[in-house]
Amino acid sequence: MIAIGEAARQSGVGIETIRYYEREGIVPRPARAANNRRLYSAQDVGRLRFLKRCRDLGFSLGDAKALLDLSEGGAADCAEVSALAQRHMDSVRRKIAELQRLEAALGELTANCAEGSVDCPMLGRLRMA
Amino acid sequence: MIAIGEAARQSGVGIETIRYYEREGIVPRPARAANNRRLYSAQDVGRLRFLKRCRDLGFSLGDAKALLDLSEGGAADCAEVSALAQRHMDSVRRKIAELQRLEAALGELTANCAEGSVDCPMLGRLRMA
DNA sequence: ATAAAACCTGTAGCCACTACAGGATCAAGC
DNA sequence: GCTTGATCCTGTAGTGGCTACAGGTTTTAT
Repeated sequence: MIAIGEAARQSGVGIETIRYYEREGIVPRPARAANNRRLYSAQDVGRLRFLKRCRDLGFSLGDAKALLDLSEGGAADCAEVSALAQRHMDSVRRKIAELQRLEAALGELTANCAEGSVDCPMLGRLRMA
Repeated sequence: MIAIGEAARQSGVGIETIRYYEREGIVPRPARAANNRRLYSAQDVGRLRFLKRCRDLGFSLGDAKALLDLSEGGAADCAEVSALAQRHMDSVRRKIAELQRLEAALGELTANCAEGSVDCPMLGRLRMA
């Protein structure tokens, strides 16, 4: 059993974030030492690492918790997992498309905006009626 | 001079958002009618539309305000504008790259996760030590 | 003995809105 | 004149997912 700082180091999840996950019920309350300090088992650290990986993959905290629950709940229902992953993949693709649209629009807007023209063409176009 | 609802319609900025911009000092306080209702001029609406366009291009509200100030401040300093736009473009490109990395990682993770396997391979990999 | 590090609880701040609650006023139809 | 519904007002709280204190206790190292 290790203290919260060591659990943070081993899982990659920040100390304050671990306490936040506990408050929010994302992870179960850990054991406590006689001095009231939190004590984490290897399983606790595993959960935190799992959550970190989900967050790094861009899953919402809610989805991350759902995946963790699926992972812990005996029958790892692959269909449910891949449906969740598929929805997330779709949203990632939509975001990419949206950002590429933005990139193109920004490129167009700044195209003539290189030299020290007195009336900036980008501002002009943003002002257009 | 028009009421806030009409200003919202003409600019595309929501009513609550307009009041929020006013509270935050993004736009100047508009005129008021005798009954204390806000009254917007064509210039006010133009400002809101300008801000809407900046936000739609993904600029932060702070950057949008900076662009608006540059636009209003006589000498439209093109260099400053394009520096701001360039920084934003860079951040958009970084976000695209990051999301494409995510997309690839998600694809790999769910590759073997199609059939009703008892032990979901995606969860397995998320659990890996 | 003392200093620094680590821990505790609880609260507030970040961004850019959005959604109320609870009230005042206005416009249109009868 | 009266009712109904739309619009407006102020002020506050909630969203996601942390992050950063403040102000305290305890542990660890010198």
